[in-house]
Amino acid sequence: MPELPEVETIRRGLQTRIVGKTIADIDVRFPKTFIGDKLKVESYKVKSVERRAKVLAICMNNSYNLLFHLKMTGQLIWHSPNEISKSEFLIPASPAGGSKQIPNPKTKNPNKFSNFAGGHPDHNWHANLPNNTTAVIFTFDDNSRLYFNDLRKFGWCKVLTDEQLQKIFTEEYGPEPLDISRGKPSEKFNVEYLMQQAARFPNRKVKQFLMDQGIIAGIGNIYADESLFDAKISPLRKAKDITKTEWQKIMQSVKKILETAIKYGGTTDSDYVNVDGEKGGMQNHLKVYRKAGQKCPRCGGIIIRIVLGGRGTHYCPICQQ
DNA sequence: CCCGGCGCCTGAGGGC
DNA sequence: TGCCCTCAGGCGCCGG
Repeated sequence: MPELPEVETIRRGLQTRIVGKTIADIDVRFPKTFIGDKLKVESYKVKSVERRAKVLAICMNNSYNLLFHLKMTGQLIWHSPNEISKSEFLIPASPAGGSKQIPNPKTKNPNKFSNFAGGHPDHNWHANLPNNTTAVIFTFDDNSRLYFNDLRKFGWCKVLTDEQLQKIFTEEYGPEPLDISRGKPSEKFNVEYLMQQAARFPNRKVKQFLMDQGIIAGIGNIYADESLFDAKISPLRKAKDITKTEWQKIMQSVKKILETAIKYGGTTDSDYVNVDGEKGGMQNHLKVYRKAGQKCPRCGGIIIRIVLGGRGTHYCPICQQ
């Protein structure tokens, strides 16, 4: 599930690949996924790629933007014209006139066409695309393509004006926890801010507090659990019971965990890949997320899993107080 | 204000 | 081998 580090990794990948290119065509395969008028952006040039919280914006040179939310299983994978010719060689185009048939090599031809042309399951650079999860295909003027895949179909892409985008960026999300990207400056993410927000929601549990996008931008289930483990704070603590010293520690832990995750290219739990279709590496450095029953790497206690706000929550009941 | 539950989706995994 | 059930989870929404 792409959180701040995963979306930031994708942003950096797209930045170097699509800025300056013109969107020649948008092929919408899941109508519910694409909201708005594609004609507002077709034939216009990409000016920049920005991130705010967990959303990613492709900004065009005509004051329109494409805003993406990847939700659980969204992917944005870029293919060079060279990769596309390979892909079209592997998957013949649909028969003339029949454009709705989507090739599904996994089920129809499990052995003949591997999803991993290189034969290495960890590196699907040459994954056959589009596949049956491909929601939208963007084709650029140099014939490179951007595939928006989404297995669970929770994600979306919206066409927005600059004004609409700025309104969302400023009103829906709290401060960015890291001083990176073109996100909102992070000066606001400090102890005074956290304590002021804690006073607004005194009885909320600290994990729910950290995951509220209106309070802090970009933290999801994985990094909330990992940050609280690093800070030695129980996810069940109420906001009003957390001391200034503890908020300081939480703030530092959030920054440290998110920076580490970006360094490793994000966490691949199930579907996350970068724009080249490569998995992240942070899953090998997680301490508590999805590790119920295992020993706490800090105190040797046993990590437990509870449900908090409907979400799986993992922590060490011994050293997280 | 806080919490639980549902809906949106589909593949994985367990039980039989 | 296969069918059925449950579950995961970001997030909006609704009701208690």
